[in-house]
Amino acid sequence: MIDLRLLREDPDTVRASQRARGESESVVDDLLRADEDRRAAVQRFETLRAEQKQLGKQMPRASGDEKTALLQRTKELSAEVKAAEAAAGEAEQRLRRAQMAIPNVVEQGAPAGGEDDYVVLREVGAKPAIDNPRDHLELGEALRAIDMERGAKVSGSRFYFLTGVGALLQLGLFQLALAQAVEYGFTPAITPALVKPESMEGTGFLGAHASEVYRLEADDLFLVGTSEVPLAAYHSDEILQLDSPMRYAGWSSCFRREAGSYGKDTRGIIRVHQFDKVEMFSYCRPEEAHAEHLRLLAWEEEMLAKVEVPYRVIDVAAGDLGSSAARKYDCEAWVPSQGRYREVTSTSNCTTFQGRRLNVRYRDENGKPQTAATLNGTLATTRWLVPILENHQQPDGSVRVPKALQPYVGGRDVLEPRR
RNA sequence: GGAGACUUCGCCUAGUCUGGUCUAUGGCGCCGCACUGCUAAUGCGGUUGGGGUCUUAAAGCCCCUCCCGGGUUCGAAUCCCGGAGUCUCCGCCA
Repeated sequence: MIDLRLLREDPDTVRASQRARGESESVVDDLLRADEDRRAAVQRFETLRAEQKQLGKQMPRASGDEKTALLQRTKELSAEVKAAEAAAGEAEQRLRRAQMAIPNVVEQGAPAGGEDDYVVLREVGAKPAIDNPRDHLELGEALRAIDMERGAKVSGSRFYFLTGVGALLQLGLFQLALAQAVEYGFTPAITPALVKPESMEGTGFLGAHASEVYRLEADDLFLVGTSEVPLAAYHSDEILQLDSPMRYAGWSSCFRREAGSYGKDTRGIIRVHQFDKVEMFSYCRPEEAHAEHLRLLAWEEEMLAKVEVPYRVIDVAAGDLGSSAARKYDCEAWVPSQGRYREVTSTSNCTTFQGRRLNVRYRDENGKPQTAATLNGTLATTRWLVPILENHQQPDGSVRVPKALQPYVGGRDVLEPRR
């Protein structure tokens, strides 16, 4: 939900943002009109209401003819007030709908254009020279770490079991992530995976992404696609003390329907219906958000360095941002079997967009409540096992374990295939 | 799953039976001022949030806000209906 004050004072900024995203500018004018309509309707109602209250006050003291006249006028007013109130309510709803239709205003400096118009900010680490690399599934099956076949037998396509060193590696990765987060002052959190519609709505996932989300109809609950959802809703309708950013590291399973991705990444655990993730989430003052965003990115890169995989950082183009984000940086790890980089982290600055929907506020220097900014970023996911296995593979099918993960696989520095 | 109790402006709380003077009481906390060698104590004042209007800004004025949504009424914190949440008890179950 964008800021109506910004819209009124500087509609051209919002129009420019829509252009950068490749989306309609006319919705901006729709919103401006809805805003004016609502204010007019509210004023009509308030004027009538004020008269009604005024006359109501005279009622107990009136008597005789005076009272009869008063009663007659207030009876008329009563109906008028009711109608005006209903009209104002409808105008309010139209405004809300128009406001929901506009995605967040893109941050200055974000590249314009669509999915392929990202800008590579840097490449870090040397790609390993591997002849005929095995892919993560071949390696994972040999290690008895990943079992897709039984995943499909039990739950269907895009499901899997992590077993043995696969399970240990994932748990180790997450503990490493959580330990790093705690070191930097994050509050670790294990979050609900099922949330109410308003939590889903507030984070902006029921708009364009609605078909991606699992819904439990019988209970009117949604399975979250990321712990960003419960963490953003965690402080909804609250006024926070935000002298410095409030940071949470959420650990949860994540569920995605992957509708419309038939045939894409069907092999292995790159694109699955259920995976686990440690997610950083930050509440801060809007003026602090840009700097916080860069800090989240730095923490993601620190984690990638710990697992010793080469990666690049891209500045995602405006058209590929998603409705809540004003700016987004992805880290993409090198995947030798594919000869390309694949997304392993994503950090978004949502500015006050989610905060406004979820009513998360803080008090400024004057003690006035203001809308808080929110940001999120990935610290580790199941998908990370892909570049970890592939980049550290050796010609015999064994896999070296990055030093930071060795304590979690019984101190081993190499994982050997089982026969 | 069944029964009951409760939900008031940060926290606690009065008010609901008997509708208007509720522009919501008091305490705690917090902020300011006074007193005080300092602290404490005391006294005085302030302190829900949202929206609109006016304004460079502030102040002012108006409307909404007593869990949420309907209804009754000239008028609802208060009466009626529906819903949500919390707690207690019973039943069932990991």
